[in-house]
Amino acid sequence: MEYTVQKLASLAGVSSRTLRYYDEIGLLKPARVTSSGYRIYGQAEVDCLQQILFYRELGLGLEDIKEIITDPAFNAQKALTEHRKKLLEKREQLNQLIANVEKTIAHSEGRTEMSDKEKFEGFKKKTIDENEKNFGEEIREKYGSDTVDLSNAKFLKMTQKQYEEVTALAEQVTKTLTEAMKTADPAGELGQKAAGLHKKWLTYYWNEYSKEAHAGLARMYVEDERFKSYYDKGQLGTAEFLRDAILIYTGFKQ
Amino acid sequence: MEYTVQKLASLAGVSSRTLRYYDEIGLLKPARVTSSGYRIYGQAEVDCLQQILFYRELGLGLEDIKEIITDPAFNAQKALTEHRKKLLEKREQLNQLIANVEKTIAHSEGRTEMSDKEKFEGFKKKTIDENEKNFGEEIREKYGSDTVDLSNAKFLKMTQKQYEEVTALAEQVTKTLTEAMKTADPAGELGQKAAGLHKKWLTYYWNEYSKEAHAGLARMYVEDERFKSYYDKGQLGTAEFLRDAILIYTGFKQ
DNA sequence: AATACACCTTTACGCAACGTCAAGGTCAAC
DNA sequence: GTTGACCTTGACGTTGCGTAAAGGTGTATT
Repeated sequence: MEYTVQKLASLAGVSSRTLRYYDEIGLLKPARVTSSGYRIYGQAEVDCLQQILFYRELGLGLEDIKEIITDPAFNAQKALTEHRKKLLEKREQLNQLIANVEKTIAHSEGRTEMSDKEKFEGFKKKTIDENEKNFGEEIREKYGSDTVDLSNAKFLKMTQKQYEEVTALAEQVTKTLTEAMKTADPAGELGQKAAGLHKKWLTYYWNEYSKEAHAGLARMYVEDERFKSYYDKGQLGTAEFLRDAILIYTGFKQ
Repeated sequence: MEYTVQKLASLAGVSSRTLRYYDEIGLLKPARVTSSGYRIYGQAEVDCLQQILFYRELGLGLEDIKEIITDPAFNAQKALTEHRKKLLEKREQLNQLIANVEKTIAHSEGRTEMSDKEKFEGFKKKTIDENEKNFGEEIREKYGSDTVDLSNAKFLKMTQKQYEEVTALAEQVTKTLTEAMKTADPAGELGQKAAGLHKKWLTYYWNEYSKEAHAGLARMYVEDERFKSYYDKGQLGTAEFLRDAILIYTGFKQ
């Protein structure tokens, strides 16, 4: 397949000026140029552009990118794995930021106090590095460096004590839920307490909590027999009740 | 607490030049200036700078930020919620990109084929907007604009047909799992097929798939009675088998 | 009282990664 | 042969600072 500037540009979601600029700085030359001076890109250029955009997304400068992809010892395979790792780190940073925003919202609602120092957490990448320092090494030794990431660390660090906690929590959820069912009001205090406990329980297993995922799970509890039957074991309609409580808790329903 | 440029800069993790620049463009003026011309920042400025950095992290231009925070009708609460939404969208995009990288890795290993168009998925922000255009309005009408987000849309758009698909898929998972159990090898073809189907099934409920979350769920199946009992209903040890297959599938175990 | 030294100031040019005209050539179709 | 959607090469503008340059300030120590 052959592409003109515009064609390739719209395919990749960049401007034609960008492609001309990349040509200008020698980052991405067209496969050939017609007698009238038109730039024509081929398959190899498509793949190369993809690589470039990957690196650009990571915040690398174009000069650095050029060095990387023109390196004769450049290993595309390895670069991609490296890539993926960095993206995961970036997502982790984003999660920190989201947590920070949520904390700030809570703060502005007057629920919690924040020190000046806390207010800037999540902006500094340091936090991730520190985490790595704390957990990374020992696990790396055990399992090899490739399989290590923060989520992993979270699970492997789950001690016997935490296991007991999570079991107790699961019991508490069921108990609160039974009580709440009597009120028949998922928006009520007990219903919301059950939803909150359920969230707490979830965070033992998920490394990123999001309201969306929580709400999605709640719906799954009703939609899917395998979950529904568990919750409805005690009393019919419990799965629906829990779903409604969580949907209200997460703000997807009032 | 009062801060000089340097003090505030190092507190917030920016340069003093940045603070001077923000002063210059009228984005963040110091609380007062000493007789010798030193800039002195107070509590209000600390909070304001935090706001500015939040918006900056989103990629908003300083002019836009200025408009937002100097707007007399500026509602911090609402802005923060808006904020959070954008961050979640950004994370969604990141997830797309990560999926893309993984696909590319698979592609370069010769496992799958990728079209040129697929190669650039996740780079374009447009996709989100288009999604909004397609699904946003009708749902917004039904539920009010605040509760709308993509995950929501995803669920609500689940048609009868999709519901049948997901049910069929669940059945397939169980069936494949039963077959796979006979081989007693979670790393084998059938075991991996079951894990793959399980992933496919999951994506109907989760709006962001990640290997970490998938692996976490797998562990949950074994750790928690309510899930374990469902899977072990047919044959004892099925939950463990599925967990192992998924852990291998997601690369957390070989 | 002088000196050192870490802070602060303004002014000003530099940079990346394009956006945005301007002025003009090309290509396929009608 | 002319219309209109493409392409070309300049060249200057923009954003968000970095980075000197040249000089004033605050305070501790000699």
